[in-house]
Amino acid sequence: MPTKSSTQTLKVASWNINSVRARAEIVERFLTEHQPDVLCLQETKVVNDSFPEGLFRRLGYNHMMLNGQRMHHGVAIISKLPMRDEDRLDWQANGEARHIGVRLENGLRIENVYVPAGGDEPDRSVNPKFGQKLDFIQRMIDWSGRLDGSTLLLGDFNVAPLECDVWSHKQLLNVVSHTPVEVELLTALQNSHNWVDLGRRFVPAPERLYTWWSYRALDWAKSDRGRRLDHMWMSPDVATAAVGHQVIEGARSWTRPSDHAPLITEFAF
DNA sequence: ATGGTTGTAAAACAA
Repeated sequence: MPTKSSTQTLKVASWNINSVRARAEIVERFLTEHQPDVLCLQETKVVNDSFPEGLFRRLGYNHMMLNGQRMHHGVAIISKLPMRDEDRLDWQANGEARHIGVRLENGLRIENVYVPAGGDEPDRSVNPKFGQKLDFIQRMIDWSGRLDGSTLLLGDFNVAPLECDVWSHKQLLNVVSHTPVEVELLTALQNSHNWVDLGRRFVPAPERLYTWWSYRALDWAKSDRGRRLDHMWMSPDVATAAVGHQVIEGARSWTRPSDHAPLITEFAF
């Protein structure tokens, strides 16, 4: 992708923030402490007209691409670097704001996705939401197979694929996010473009690696019933540019937290 | 095994 001889570094973050307006304090803390160049958000829960742009501009993030809607869902990409608006795909064909794709000036595409959670019952005949989730991922597979160019695909995929991506493989086998049919589809998505799972490149299985802990636990850290629902995948042509990766687990303990922790990958091109 | 919490937005619904 980039052809310069000098090394160019880039720090990209992804965070399901569960309402960007409810998280003003902690998103500021995150940006101040970690200084990513690009922040991809999921579940912004705000229409574009009400997006808190001033908060981000004040912190030096002057470029924003928004795909929001009323009440639920919503994604955004916030950046210190200029970017071009590439696409906003609707893999459910129902108008839900779950994707935004941009291209940076160095040519890297960033595709930010919020896969549907899928409801409670892992059976599409009684729970249409589960079927919509499977169909959404299948349409991503069709899209991903045709993609070209250096691409970072990231976001809340709402699937924890590996046994070590959940606190108990056995107890979650029939829980939406870790069922075999979802895992099989997510694996097919990964294979469709030979995506490199950056999380597991830096924290290899079977090491513990979670990005989400339920609000319902009395003490999320003590019970540690986590799942790795959030992912960063790099196209194979530039995967070696990734030089570091972290899940900022501490953010789960900040005041009024999201139930997801932010992920950061650093690149050197 | 069930229930536990949060955000949106004004009663449930989605997660």
